[in-house]
Amino acid sequence: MDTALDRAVRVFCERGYHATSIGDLTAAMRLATGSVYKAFRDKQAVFLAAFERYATVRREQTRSAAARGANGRERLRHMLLSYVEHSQGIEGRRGCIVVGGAVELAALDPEVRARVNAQLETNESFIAGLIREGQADGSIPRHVDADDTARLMICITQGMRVVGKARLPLDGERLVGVALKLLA
Amino acid sequence: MDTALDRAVRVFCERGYHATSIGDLTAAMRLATGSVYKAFRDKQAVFLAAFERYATVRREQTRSAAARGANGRERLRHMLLSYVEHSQGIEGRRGCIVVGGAVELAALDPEVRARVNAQLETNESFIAGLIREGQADGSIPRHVDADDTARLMICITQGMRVVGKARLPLDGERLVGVALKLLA
DNA sequence: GATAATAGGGAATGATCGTTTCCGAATAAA
DNA sequence: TTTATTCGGAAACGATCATTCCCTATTATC
Repeated sequence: MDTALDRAVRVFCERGYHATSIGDLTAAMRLATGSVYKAFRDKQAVFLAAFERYATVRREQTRSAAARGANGRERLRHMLLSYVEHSQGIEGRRGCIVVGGAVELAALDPEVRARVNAQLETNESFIAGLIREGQADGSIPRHVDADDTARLMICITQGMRVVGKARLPLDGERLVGVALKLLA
Repeated sequence: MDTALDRAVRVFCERGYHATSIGDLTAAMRLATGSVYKAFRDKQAVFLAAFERYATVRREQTRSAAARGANGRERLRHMLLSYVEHSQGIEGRRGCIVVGGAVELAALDPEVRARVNAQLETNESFIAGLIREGQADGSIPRHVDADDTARLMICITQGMRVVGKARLPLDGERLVGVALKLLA
């Protein structure tokens, strides 16, 4: 059931993997323990399913945000604004399962680290693609190094999730206004 | 004993709070359980002490790195290079107790969130100070918004810790070369 | 020399954990 | 109508958890 998994996503985002018990999961998913273990092999399998669900949803949201721009630069700007929006306020405090996975599990669980890396690299490729698109349509200068800039922007996006989780305020227009200097 | 606490720092950085048991701590600190509870009220108190110890050491390292620069811009450049260095390779994989605290505990423990925020704001003030110093000595243009840029740079530094933990390679010269565009 | 205080250590304790097992109800098939 | 299968649920299980309690050795004081 997708709604049960969506609820699992939320609990893992908020509490992280280790601080979420099977009891927390069953309460959130509105299933009993036996049912969870019929649907998933173990707790790690629930986490991986939640991770993939979250990654899919966020990828859709990121692409939708980018689609609002008329050229490469604008598409990247909308994408970054969307990231800030997801990093602050109530949703920002809920956290990001990718960042949580990286910080909590990457050192302890190769499977999770592989998923985290795949997700980061997918995002990075998308950003680099937008930069190249901007260079093709003239909205971004050709001397901008797409790959290095994309790598730095990945750091910015993950960092915004950390800072947002700590509840420091993030002003989208101001932050993205500064960030776009990277495209000069 | 500072060396025991240093070892506690390392275990908390690598495994995080929840995945580190008292047994892991006693093994790392080379103390017995009773000794740990004689020195600290509870597990959270050990974490907070380790957090402050880590923050103190990192603040020193950051200031030392910045001191290598001859002007504001160069000082900031050295500071960022130092951050990249700490974010990649073996130390990068070990992780950062501040990022771990933000991601794992900020939602669950107001005390930890307060310490995380204090640390982030201290770093941010330091960066803003370097930017203002650069504006005073002419190495950074006056139109650069020190506060907004500092806030974005905090996101970059925390993000680098996340990306480094996930073991994506971070090239200091290339990343910082791009990042310094923020000072244009 | 005896007693008290201090320091360090490790087992015991009660609670919680993740996972397995078993139960009862509902549905499907013979 | 009977039997088998499926589904959802909750208790049981063994392990691990954080914390407390008790023991022993060493040092300090009288």
